[in-house]
Amino acid sequence: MNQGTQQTRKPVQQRGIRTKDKILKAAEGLFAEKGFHKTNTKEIAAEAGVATGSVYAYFKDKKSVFLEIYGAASHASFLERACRDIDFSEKTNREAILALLQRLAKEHTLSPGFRREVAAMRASDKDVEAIHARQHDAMRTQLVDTLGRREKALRVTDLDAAAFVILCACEEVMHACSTEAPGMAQNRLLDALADMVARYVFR
Amino acid sequence: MNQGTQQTRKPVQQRGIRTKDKILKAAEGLFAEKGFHKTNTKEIAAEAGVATGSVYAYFKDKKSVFLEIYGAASHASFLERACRDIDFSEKTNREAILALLQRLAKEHTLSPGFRREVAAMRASDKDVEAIHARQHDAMRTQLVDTLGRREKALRVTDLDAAAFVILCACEEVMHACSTEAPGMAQNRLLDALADMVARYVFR
Amino acid sequence: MNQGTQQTRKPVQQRGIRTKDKILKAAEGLFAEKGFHKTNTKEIAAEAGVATGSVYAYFKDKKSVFLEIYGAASHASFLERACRDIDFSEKTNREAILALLQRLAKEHTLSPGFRREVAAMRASDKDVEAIHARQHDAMRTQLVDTLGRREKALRVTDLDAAAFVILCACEEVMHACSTEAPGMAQNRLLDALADMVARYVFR
Amino acid sequence: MNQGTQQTRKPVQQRGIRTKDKILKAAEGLFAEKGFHKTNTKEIAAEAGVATGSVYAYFKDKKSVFLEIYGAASHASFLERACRDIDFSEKTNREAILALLQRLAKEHTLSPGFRREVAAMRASDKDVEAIHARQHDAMRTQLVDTLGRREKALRVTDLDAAAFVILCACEEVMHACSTEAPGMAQNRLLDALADMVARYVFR
DNA sequence: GATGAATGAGTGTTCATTCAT
DNA sequence: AATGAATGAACACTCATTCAT
Repeated sequence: MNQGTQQTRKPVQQRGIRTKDKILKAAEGLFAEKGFHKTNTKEIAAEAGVATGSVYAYFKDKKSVFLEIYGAASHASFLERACRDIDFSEKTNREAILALLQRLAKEHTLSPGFRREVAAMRASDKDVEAIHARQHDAMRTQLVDTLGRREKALRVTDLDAAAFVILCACEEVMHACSTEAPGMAQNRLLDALADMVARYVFR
Repeated sequence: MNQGTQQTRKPVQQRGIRTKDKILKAAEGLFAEKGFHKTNTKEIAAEAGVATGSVYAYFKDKKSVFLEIYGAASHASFLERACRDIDFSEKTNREAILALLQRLAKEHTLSPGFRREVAAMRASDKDVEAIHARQHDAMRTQLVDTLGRREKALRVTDLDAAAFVILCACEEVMHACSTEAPGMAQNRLLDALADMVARYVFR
Repeated sequence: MNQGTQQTRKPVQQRGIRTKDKILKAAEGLFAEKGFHKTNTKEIAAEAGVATGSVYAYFKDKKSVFLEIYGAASHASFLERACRDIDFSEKTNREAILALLQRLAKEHTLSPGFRREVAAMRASDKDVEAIHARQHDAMRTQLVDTLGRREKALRVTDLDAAAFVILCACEEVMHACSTEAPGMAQNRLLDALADMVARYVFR
Repeated sequence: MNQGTQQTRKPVQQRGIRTKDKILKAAEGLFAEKGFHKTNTKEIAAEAGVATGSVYAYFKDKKSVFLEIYGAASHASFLERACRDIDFSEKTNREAILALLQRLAKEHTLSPGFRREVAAMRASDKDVEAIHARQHDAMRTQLVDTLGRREKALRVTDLDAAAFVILCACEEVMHACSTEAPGMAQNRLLDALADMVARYVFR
């Protein structure tokens, strides 16, 4: 409301930067573990080892902490790097896809708990939705680009829709892999997913 | 400590049944629209046109309302009916899949907003997770069964993993279809999804 | 408030009388066991085997139920009878006192739990206080009267104050006897009490 | 479930100590005047001149406020001091007793209203009962000890029972003295009480 | 910069009481 | 007369946010 007098602090000193970082780390852990709504600011502060008030020195409110954590995790650039590293030439397409999926599964930056919370908050919060949409678009673009380079091997025609659908499938399966213990080993699921994607996309 | 008579009321009279129903309907709408945490019991009562206390006459607490809505929507039996109605003989496999998906998309009982809320609450609430797990398992079993009947046409070997992965993909795409307006028509996504599934499963 | 239209029902029929009685009995038990504030009208009705509304057919409100139970237990007349039955001539004074005390202890109409609740409500409720005062006065008068008849044997001069103090002591000890299990047998306490009173009052 | 950081605050700073104290004072007054159940937390906070939340910063819940007030008033040590100061040598036994009683009546720390509330809550609340029992025992022990020192002058044999009965009588009479306006002057009652106790205990 | 005590609006829940049937 | 569903004011308690130190 009143933004005239009370601005969020932008840390310049080393100490400030570290404080802000501690808060982010603590919050991410707690959000992931207990969810956004069941985590209160006092806990975040305590976990970070700072005073309650310090949270509000660096963040406008509790949601801003969430937003900053989520926004900072750039999935797109992560996917981009992963795609660039994949060498389609040395393997079959299916093997390349599997390698990519395995890497994604391993290096997922956001904890599964946190991602679930994102899924929920998207529904009721425009800001969260905006960040998600931006990241999702970037990832799709990246995927379209990567697939497009192997044009001759492709079987799909509507590349945009294909990328979208693949992304959906991957997200959800990754999610399931890490969260649930469905009595089904992660590698079985990744194998299946790789099969599905490979058969869908490539000749 | 002492529960006394304070049991949840089980409506037998017509009036009671209608009241409970009004509460469920109102709550589902509000949960879907604003999320569980941003909906308070007063709003639910107001929307249902009853008094605050009436909510607690029929439900132990706010979460119980949520649980009852979610638990009542039997996805598995819905999927079962849809699967039974599908006639593989008259169409290509791909066409049959598409028809199934379209039906699922159209007749989804739970609103997308509500389902998103479920996704979130699973993370922090054991009861929600339990219902979800039960429903997910039932659906997978149903899918494994349906696919298994066309054994000779199948390409996949690990049917359980396949069913799991397919379910994940479908859930997420359906979700995306109804929630986001990604500038991508629903039919494009369903087409893509049908392609992906058909090519994955069948020869 | 509105006494014009909605009067408390005065039962004339047998059925009505029995209903009212069941409510009184149920309420007395619950008040004694759990206290006035921790007992709700639904419980009273349930325990009495009647509908919630019936309580309000016979009593203005919850407090009225309490008041009626308390008011009905006429301690004074009970004490009167006990005093009349005591035969000072056949025993020593001390033995007569003890016999009286034992009878009071045995035939106490109000349960200890209920009496404790009375003690509390007197503080904040004028009506309860009024009933108590009336009963206490009546008992004191009765005691003064009884003692006065043995004038020649008396040692005390201020009979009114003596009766008051004796009554206090008896009430509290009776109370303690029945409630606490102080590792001290009731007969030890009654013996002590009889000694105290006898030595105080009589030569 | 998860307590998190939500511990009761232990005030170390001057400000905190004063705040907690203001709450205790306010609560004691209100509990005494209106009773525990008719006093709500908002009133306590208002009377103390603090915010509702501050009550919960220093106390787990409303009952804890009550318990702390009650527990803090150490009757036993008060009685101990009073007993120690009494000089039996310079007065008759009866005069010493009277002096003791007068002092007790004058310096009673807990207001009569509060004590009455204790009486009620003992019945339904284990914690209140526990504190009361502890204090009562301590007082009885103290009394037994004090009386025991004048062994040769004693008439009673069962000292424990005697102490119990005397304590009961004193409590109730003190109570009556301060609460009721029974048209009977306090000194008349104290005189009577002193007579009763002195004649009972001493030769 | 940092602290943590203080705030107070907001929430879930209870329950005495009413009233349509 | 009796029922029990419905009411809604009231309460205990929480927690995001502010601010004096």
